[in-house]
Amino acid sequence: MPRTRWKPTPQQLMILQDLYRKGLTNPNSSEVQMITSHLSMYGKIQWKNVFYWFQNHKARDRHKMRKQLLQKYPKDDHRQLIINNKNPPSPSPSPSSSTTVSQVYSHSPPIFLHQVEATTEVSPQMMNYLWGNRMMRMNGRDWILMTDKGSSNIVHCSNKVPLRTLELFPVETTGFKD
Amino acid sequence: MPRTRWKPTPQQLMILQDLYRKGLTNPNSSEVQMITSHLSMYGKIQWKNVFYWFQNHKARDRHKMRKQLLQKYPKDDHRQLIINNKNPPSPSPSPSSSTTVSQVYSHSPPIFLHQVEATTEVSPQMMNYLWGNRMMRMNGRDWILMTDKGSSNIVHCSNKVPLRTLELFPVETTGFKD
DNA sequence: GCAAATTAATGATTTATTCAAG
DNA sequence: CTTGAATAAATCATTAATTTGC
Repeated sequence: MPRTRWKPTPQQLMILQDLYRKGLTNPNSSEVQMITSHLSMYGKIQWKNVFYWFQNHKARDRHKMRKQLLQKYPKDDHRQLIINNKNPPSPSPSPSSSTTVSQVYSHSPPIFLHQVEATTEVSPQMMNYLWGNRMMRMNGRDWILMTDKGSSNIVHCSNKVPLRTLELFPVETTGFKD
Repeated sequence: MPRTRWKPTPQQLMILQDLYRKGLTNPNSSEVQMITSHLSMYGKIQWKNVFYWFQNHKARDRHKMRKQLLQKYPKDDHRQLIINNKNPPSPSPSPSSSTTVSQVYSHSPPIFLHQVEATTEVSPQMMNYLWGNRMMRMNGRDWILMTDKGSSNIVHCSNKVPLRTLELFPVETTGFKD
């Protein structure tokens, strides 16, 4: 029984890459959950898949960049290679753990993620779960996913008042290979 | 808003240490969940707390051991320090990710963890959730926690047939400091 | 062309390092 | 100074590209 591994569908991949390019390189738990939830529309996917994808993508991005730089400035170049800077210059306001996905991705028929309950806690690396394949709950925050057509077939499990609503993803996909 | 961090109660700590000593140094997701569920009887606790505890404990254990050895065999001792061996000699059958908690801890009034549904998938690092504060579900496996008194106030959310039942924890706590 | 063999990509885990609360 | 929390780096493992011999 060789466990099989997740393979992103083209749509999923596109969205992930797009989010990444837009500056979301280090999504926190909630964000990962939101993304997972959305991507599940395009195929089977788990929270961990999204989490790992960002981890790996960032790491390998950085790795590639490092290699490029080392090619450019072969070895004991006196310049210091600072790649691991925690506070990126300015364009992408997405440091470690509190970037919101709102605005990150905003064109075309919107989908909304609606935060239903919140605690003070920010949620760590992991922690969360996808219930059925739409509703999820994690670390004291509940979210419901709604299309602009109204929340058809969306499960909602919270009894608290709404807090904020984030515009999130485009719906249609553009052309791609495979 | 400085986030506050989890502080294991003496009971929780004792159980964790005991599990660790018994050879469970690298619990998988399901195991972490089971442990979390049980420890929640002794105080507020989250999956991540347990997860981190084992991570840190193992790491610092090894670190300490390394330091001890380096003290013993100062520096360029010709002996090789092999600490990071993945396949422990024999006593503790707990390599990376598929140790079951069964048997690991077995004395006194037992509590059982009952696996309710299973998939082929083995569950990774994260992924799981504690619903309410007893029922949890993760990665296609459902578990219910039962005391030997019957499953009082335990939620059960699965509709599949039982698969196996693992004797898990002792109930009473022995003396300890703090 | 086309499988077997080898290599490259990348998903999944584990380990090391760092940060920060108390 | 200890230890919980979080991130980054290293590593393992599987699947896809690709190369190679026929």
